[in-house]
Amino acid sequence: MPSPTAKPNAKLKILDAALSVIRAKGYSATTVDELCATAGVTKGAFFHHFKSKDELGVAAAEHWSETTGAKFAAAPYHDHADPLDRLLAYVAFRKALLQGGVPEFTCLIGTLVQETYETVPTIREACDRSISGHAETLEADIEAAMRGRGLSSEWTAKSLALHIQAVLQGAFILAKAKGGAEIAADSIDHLTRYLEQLFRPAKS
Amino acid sequence: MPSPTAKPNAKLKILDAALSVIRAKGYSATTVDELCATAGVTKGAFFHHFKSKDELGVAAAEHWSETTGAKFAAAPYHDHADPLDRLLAYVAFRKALLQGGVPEFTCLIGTLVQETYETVPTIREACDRSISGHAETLEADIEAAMRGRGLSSEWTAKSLALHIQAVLQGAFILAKAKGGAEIAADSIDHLTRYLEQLFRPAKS
DNA sequence: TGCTGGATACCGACTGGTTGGTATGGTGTC
DNA sequence: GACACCATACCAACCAGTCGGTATCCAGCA
Repeated sequence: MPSPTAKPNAKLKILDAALSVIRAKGYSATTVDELCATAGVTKGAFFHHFKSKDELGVAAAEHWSETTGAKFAAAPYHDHADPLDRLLAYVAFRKALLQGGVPEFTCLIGTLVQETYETVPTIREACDRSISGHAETLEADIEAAMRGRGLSSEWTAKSLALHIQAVLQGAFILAKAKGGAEIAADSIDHLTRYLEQLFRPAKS
Repeated sequence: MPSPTAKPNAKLKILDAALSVIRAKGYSATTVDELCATAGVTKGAFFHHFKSKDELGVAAAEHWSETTGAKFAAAPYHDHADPLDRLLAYVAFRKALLQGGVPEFTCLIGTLVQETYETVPTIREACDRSISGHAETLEADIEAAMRGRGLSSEWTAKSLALHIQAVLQGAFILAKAKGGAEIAADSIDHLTRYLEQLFRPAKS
């Protein structure tokens, strides 16, 4: 809001460093010094832009929401005409994102909230906004798919959108435990199977 | 192995304290001093029983596996005659466990592995053993249910057992983000629906 | 029965390095 | 010359881990 006049280069570099370092080492184990070293700035710059480490945590969650939000908004899965096809293409897109090392494809928000949900309320709230906001981008398509197939159900579009996020977060945890993306991909396949069965119930 | 003669009281108290403190604050944010204070022992006792904090992390993961393993082994969901009923009762049991505060029903292993998967290999491996070992207790029932219904499928019993764990772990993350168990329960309901559709495909 | 010696369990003051955060000063720009 | 931006030096608190010491038990032995 305070006008993006000059190029706040250091701030952006710190935020970008936070995304990668926190995902690899966790929030508590990430030190301000290391963040500064990775970003190539000094501590003075850090505390000029962020009042505290916790405030950086909130800003990092918001920065994550913005960058990934833009990434998903520009993704090709929106091109399908049918809402169910869009939803399935979204999940396939998430699966296709499982590339590179584990710290590169896992989610900052899941890592962040695990460590801070009890101790830093502001970060917990930022993580909630991030997950819920992202899930909401799926709700319209889910509702349209439900209407299109005349599904009146015990579950809501919102709960399904959040369930999809839960499966993804859980898949990341398994990938971290096993040190590879394979089981995460398997889990996403199960999710896809669930969605297809939900919306295309009878065999033929 | 060194014979359980005396009562190693302090060690057990430290491990029990670790289960609750780490789940609430995370691994890195948990200090040895706080662990000792919670357990009511001194630092000397801590480092008498554990060479380092990381070694305690491994021991805590193993202690978690043992205590929860015993809990699940004694749970009533095994009583059903049909393997699919057992599997569904297991999931229902997991849902019923969502009682009390978030730190009380969430999983130590998920918290631990998130923070240490890149930095402490021994803890990551202990978490892998814990999750995989628990998932294996479901495989026999899944396989029996597959055979009983003549399902030859693209997925394996092992991948489904791990997918169930993924959903649970993801549900815990959502619960942490939202500060309550409700969405976790919703997600488990979606999982139940998936299992029923998988094993009882045609409507009628 | 009493003595000895070693092993295990535990205590708590201490240490050296690290941490988040501050104080202060410099530099470019309007 | 005010202000945003950044650099450097510094600090008090805190951290994991150490170390010398004590308490208790038990085996062996006279």
